[in-house]
Amino acid sequence: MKPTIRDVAKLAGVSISTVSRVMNAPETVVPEKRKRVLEAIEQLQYQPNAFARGLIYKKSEIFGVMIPDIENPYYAGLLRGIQDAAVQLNHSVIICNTDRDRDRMIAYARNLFEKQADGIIYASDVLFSEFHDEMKRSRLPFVLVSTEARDYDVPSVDIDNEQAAYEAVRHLIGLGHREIGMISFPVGDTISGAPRLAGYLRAVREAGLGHCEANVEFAAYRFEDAYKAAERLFAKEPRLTAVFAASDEFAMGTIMYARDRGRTVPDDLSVVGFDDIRMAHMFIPRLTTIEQPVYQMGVRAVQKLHELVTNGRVSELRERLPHRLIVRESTARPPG
Amino acid sequence: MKPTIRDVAKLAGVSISTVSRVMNAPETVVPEKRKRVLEAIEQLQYQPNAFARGLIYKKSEIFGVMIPDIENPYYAGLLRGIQDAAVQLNHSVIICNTDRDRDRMIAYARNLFEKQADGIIYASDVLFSEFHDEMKRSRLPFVLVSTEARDYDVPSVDIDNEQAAYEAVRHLIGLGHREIGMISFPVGDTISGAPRLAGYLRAVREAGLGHCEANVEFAAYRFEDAYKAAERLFAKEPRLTAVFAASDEFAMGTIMYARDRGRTVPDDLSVVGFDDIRMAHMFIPRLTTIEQPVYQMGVRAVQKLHELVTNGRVSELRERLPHRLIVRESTARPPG
DNA sequence: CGGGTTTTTGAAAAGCTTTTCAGGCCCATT
DNA sequence: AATGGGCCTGAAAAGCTTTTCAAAAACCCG
Repeated sequence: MKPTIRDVAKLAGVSISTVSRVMNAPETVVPEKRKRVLEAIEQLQYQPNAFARGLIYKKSEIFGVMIPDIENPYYAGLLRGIQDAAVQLNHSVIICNTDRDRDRMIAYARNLFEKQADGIIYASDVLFSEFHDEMKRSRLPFVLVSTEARDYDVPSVDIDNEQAAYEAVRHLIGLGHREIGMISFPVGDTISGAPRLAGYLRAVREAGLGHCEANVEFAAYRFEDAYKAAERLFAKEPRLTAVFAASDEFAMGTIMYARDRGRTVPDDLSVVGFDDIRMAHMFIPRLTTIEQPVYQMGVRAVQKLHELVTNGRVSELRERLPHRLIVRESTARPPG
Repeated sequence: MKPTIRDVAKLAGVSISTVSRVMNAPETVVPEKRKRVLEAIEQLQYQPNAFARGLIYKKSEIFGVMIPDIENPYYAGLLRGIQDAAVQLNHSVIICNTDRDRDRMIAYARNLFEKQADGIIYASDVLFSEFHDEMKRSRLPFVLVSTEARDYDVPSVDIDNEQAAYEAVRHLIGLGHREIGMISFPVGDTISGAPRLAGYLRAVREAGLGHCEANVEFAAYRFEDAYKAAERLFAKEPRLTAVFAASDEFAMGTIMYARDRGRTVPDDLSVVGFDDIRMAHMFIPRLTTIEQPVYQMGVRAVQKLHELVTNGRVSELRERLPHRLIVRESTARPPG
């Protein structure tokens, strides 16, 4: 069916070795034969079989990407960077949507291993240790992106979440807010949850707003959870004038709750998000948020993985890219 | 490094044929040997090499997915369905973000062909004929999702875009609107652009609102384009009380423009979107829109592709899944 | 217990490419 | 003119698995 190197050789009247050489080291074959071979290749639309090459090179030029939820715009942005960078390196990316499920994750890892993926990018925010153990067993290279592993020496690309959260809350304090709360990720499971919460705590403490330390509610990862968390937060402390949300989606949930209660943002309540997902500037009001260089993080993650795969080591273990506070419409001075 | 079938055979004290049989037809080997082999496999953590199998079976268990833009939540949703269904079938999906670029698309197709992908899901909305020609040449099976090809006999999964658009506009008319406009996809390039526009035109014509036929502006695919298109639309016809947007993102752009001009939705202006992306119910106001069973469409697309790959044919060439109008907060009776 | 089946097993081939190795040819040098 | 060296080419091996085929083993029955 598909033409093989044998067919090309026959058509060009040379041996298969010569055809192979034309493809991999053209200068070693005399121009006249080279031309004949090239013509045969063109005519038959020949492409070498990836299985056969893989068997020899032991490389698939495939990277796997573990993502908790593609529908989450943050990860979609990351994925775009990853994909573009992979194309640059002539690699393909296999996408694995984990839904933060342990078994799916392990199954994906095994499958990627079997499919001879060259490496894995782990963009998930949870369950790292299980994954780590599985990876150690299969000895498949991998890097972390958008998280870093405290207790393991694993290459990672991330931002300084603690500092970024701190700056977000400073922004609120700078506007004059004194009654601040936070909607946080669940801190036990999540890796980036803890530093963002820590940044919030540091900021309020430092500003002498120790009473705000208790104004924290936890939400799982989605809009609806944030909506409910906001409900709990305001039930606990109705006088809040500002909320720091651990993600833009949380910010949206919070704002939606506020408006369903007849409070408008930013007049009655200021909300700052985190991530600067694409929707952040499409939302009404446009979200004040922390911008992550998410595309660039994806790019760096593949480059790092590539480095790890080819050299067996990586020059900079933990890489932190710059973040930035973007002030838009969802924050203002407190009412009154 | 990685254990091979040879290592397993040696450890279990049998031939490699026996090991192979244990994996593929266990009942043909006596229990005692089978047990020894299984133990050896477990001990060595043996997994058969996908390259070697591929060489024999000529199947990679990989599907490629062509998507214009992963960051577009509509495609992200589709991708989720695709990915889940692929996992069910024990397949992996390689993701190809085309950015609607002709050259990238062709390059992806070639690359997938070379990597021995078993088939391709084309979820893009443009440039179909170029892609089609390339596919014919490589004879790689493929299906369309979220578009259908008028002039070719290609398996596809879609909704009835014309009818859905018609219903969306009917909803507006039913609320009493008489001055309606539309933000449409560019009709020349896009496949689903034309039927949505046609549905709009049919609805307004049928309702005796022929003067609305001219109230159409075209936008490329993003929020910002829609924003500008809305600007042009209102410049042309300031009395509009309702807009039908060809996508939810367009609806958001339109609403954003309106609110930047001090008009509130739905009090001054009704807007209906299309797709029901996840953000549609997170937006303020929550969007009235046409729901597409996007997850299910993704699932059906892989199933269809799988059918095509295994049987060489498909039972139902063009499949149409049901859509549904969801009325939320962005539409109301016209002012006054 | 022997002959004939049936079951189980191992050797070898096939699938496609790259790479190593050796042979053939030509040129240059002595 | 003969020899050495370099360039170019083809044959064959290697990479890992499945499958075919034939041989060996086990079983059954008379």
